[in-house]
Amino acid sequence: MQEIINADSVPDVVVQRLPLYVRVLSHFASAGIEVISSEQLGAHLQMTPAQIRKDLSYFGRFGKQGRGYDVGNLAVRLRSILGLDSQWNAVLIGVGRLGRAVVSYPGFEPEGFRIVAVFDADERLVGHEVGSMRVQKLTELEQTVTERDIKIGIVTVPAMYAQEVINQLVRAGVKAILNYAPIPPVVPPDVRVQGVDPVLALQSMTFYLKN
Amino acid sequence: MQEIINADSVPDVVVQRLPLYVRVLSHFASAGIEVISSEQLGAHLQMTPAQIRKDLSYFGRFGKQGRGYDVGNLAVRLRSILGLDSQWNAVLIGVGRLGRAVVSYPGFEPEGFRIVAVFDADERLVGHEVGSMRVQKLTELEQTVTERDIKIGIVTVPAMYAQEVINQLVRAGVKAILNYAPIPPVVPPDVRVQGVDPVLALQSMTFYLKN
DNA sequence: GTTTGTGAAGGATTTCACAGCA
DNA sequence: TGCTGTGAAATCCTTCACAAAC
Repeated sequence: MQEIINADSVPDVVVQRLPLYVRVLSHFASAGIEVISSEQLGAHLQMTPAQIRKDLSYFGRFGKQGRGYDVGNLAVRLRSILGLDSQWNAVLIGVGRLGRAVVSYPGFEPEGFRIVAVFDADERLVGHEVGSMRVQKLTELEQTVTERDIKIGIVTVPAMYAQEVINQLVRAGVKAILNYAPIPPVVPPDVRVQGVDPVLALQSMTFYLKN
Repeated sequence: MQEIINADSVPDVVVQRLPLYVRVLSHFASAGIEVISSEQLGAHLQMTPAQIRKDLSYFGRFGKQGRGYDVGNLAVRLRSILGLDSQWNAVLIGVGRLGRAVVSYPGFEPEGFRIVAVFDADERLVGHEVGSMRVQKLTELEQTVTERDIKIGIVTVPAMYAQEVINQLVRAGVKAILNYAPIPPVVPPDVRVQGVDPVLALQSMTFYLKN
């Protein structure tokens, strides 16, 4: 089942919330709950029922009046909309401490994300094994990305090399980048970036802590 | 220098962007640049100059017409506004694989965040050393948080225990939580939570990848 | 009776555009 | 002249409220 939705007609914020819905639905499904209302979903996610219904309405009509949503069905539909019903291969660049932690993070595989190649600029690391993969030279990046039709790059290099590595990923043809480096990356408009940045997260909370 | 700003009068989105400004300013400062315009800042951050000026205007008037902003001064002022001019101690709960990676992440200390105590519910881990700290029992959480006046908790336990651990942190008096567990946490309104969730980040990007 | 889906209203955020200052 | 600071306008996002469906 291939959903046909014009990405431009859906607000970005809405797309960002969909994975959350999928997650909560999976949670309810595994608890044996078959039907759920926007009210109940909202309680779990600390958001208003209206927002959930409006968000879903961008993609179709999934509920039944007077009843709610079929948990299993809605989860499947949303997964399909997000493209989570197929596997996504990714390359990772930077196999230092952080990179190795990311490679061995067990949360990706069950969700359909697999790191299939790892790279490092450091000659001394090339050829070593990381997570049962051979560390490759950066010069091989473009070929690997093209041959294996890889759309996702994960950046775990030190800040000072991050922008250059991101440029290389973009040149190689990657369209989505998960950036662990503490820099605000610059990319062309057809490439998506999401940052993973615990320090930024802490730094915005201290504003409210300081009294 | 203690900034007096009413947190409620500043939009959340604006507060979330301030750390980004601080980071870019530090970058320019260490490159020896002393004055910068909102135009240049915007180019680096891929945002409009107007937005940067408007954001800053919530906190004061930092620039000089015809010239721009003094890089060093603005950085200091923003750090003070965010409360980044003092050190923040934090507790971490969950010293499994992920927890240990977070404890040894070298990005916190230079920014003034220090993990000063670690906890785990698993009896077998209690007493062991992690990052030169003794792993403590969860029953000691409240006392440690109170005695050391800790406001920040970091959650690195498996999803199924995360909400309960968050409840314990809230009861202990923590006011900001950095949550690495893949669950949408429920907290009272006076407690802030920020999630670190690479899987969610990937899952929203695939929407735009799938064609 | 209950809950969805959705126009319309309301609120929040971003961008515009320009007066005012260096 | 060049760039900030900021009201006003425009845009975007959330919430309301209710007809329609079960």
